[in-house]
Amino acid sequence: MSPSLDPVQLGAYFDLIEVTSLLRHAVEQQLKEAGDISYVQFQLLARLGDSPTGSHRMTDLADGVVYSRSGLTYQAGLLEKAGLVERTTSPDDERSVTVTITDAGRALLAKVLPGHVEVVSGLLFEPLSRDDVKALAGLLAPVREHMRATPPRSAAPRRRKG
Amino acid sequence: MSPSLDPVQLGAYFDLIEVTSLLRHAVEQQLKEAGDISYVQFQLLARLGDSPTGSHRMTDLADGVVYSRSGLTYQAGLLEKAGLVERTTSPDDERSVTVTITDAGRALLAKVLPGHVEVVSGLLFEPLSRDDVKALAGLLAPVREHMRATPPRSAAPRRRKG
DNA sequence: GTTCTTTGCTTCGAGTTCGAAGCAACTGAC
DNA sequence: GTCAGTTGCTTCGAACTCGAAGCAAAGAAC
Repeated sequence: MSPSLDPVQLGAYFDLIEVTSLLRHAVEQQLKEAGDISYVQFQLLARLGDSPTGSHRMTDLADGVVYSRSGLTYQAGLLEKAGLVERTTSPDDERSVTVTITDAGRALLAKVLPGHVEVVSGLLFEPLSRDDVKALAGLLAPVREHMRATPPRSAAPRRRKG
Repeated sequence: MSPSLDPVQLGAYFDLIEVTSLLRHAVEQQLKEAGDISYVQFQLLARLGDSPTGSHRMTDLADGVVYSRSGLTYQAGLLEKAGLVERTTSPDDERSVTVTITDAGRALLAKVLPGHVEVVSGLLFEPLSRDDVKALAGLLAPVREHMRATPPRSAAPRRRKG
């Protein structure tokens, strides 16, 4: 393995970090103005709204948005207090908490979404042709899969029982 | 303007967010283990190390890593306390603070870099061919340029009314 | 020169984030 | 059944982040 990334890799890496940072900042700004919610909260509502049932388990939500469990507990508490979400313990597993989006949550999502789309379109997709976007998606999808499949490095230094 | 992004755009957008989130978490983990520094601190040291003079102004650093000014003051303080960086006021502009990486800073950077490269290679570039990386870089570069050029929406500087 | 405005950085307070520790519910081995 | 281990979520403490407010130096207008 090389001790360094080649210049093309380095450029891609840096641009990736910078592009998402800038995009995230812009989106956060818009979400705050349009609906007074953070990016995390928006992501959570969006995931819930996308679900056929309008609900998810806490853990699945946390994994979905790449977020810590304790952080999710905190944010879910805020969303619940704001009436955008409801938390109920699952009947089949008393430990599990199901989070469900409320009508108010859906309304806020609907209110905020157009501006969100506008920002993403204007910043991320403006300089990209239709084919460019297709190519980008085609490149990122396998990377995403690979990352999802790769276990966290330090999480499994344990041997199987032997 | 469309009320929604088309499916391909949506996929590219989601994958972009998820990929960088996962990558960032992995990198943060590695940096903490290898040198007990955060990602922001690493980015700062890397930028300083890359500079021909080994130094930058505070503002340029903050802009470079897409970070708030106050946050940078805090991190620069930590880095200085750890002896990885020095802060000096510029002679030509008394307001300006120049941050310079120390030998200890360079040493830490050198110590941490190989593992960092390994994580990025293994997670981000593993599923991508050489041409893929070239294509990715070619797609992201113009987006980065566009974002840099596009002024924050609604961040109009306070002007005199009129 | 004086005054108004902008720029560069820091301080402050409020809110957010994480990991570790804690607790209750499920699972498996016996 | 019991007991150990795992899982799902929350609580806690410490650290980080941001924007607003503050201050001093630099620049512009006159």
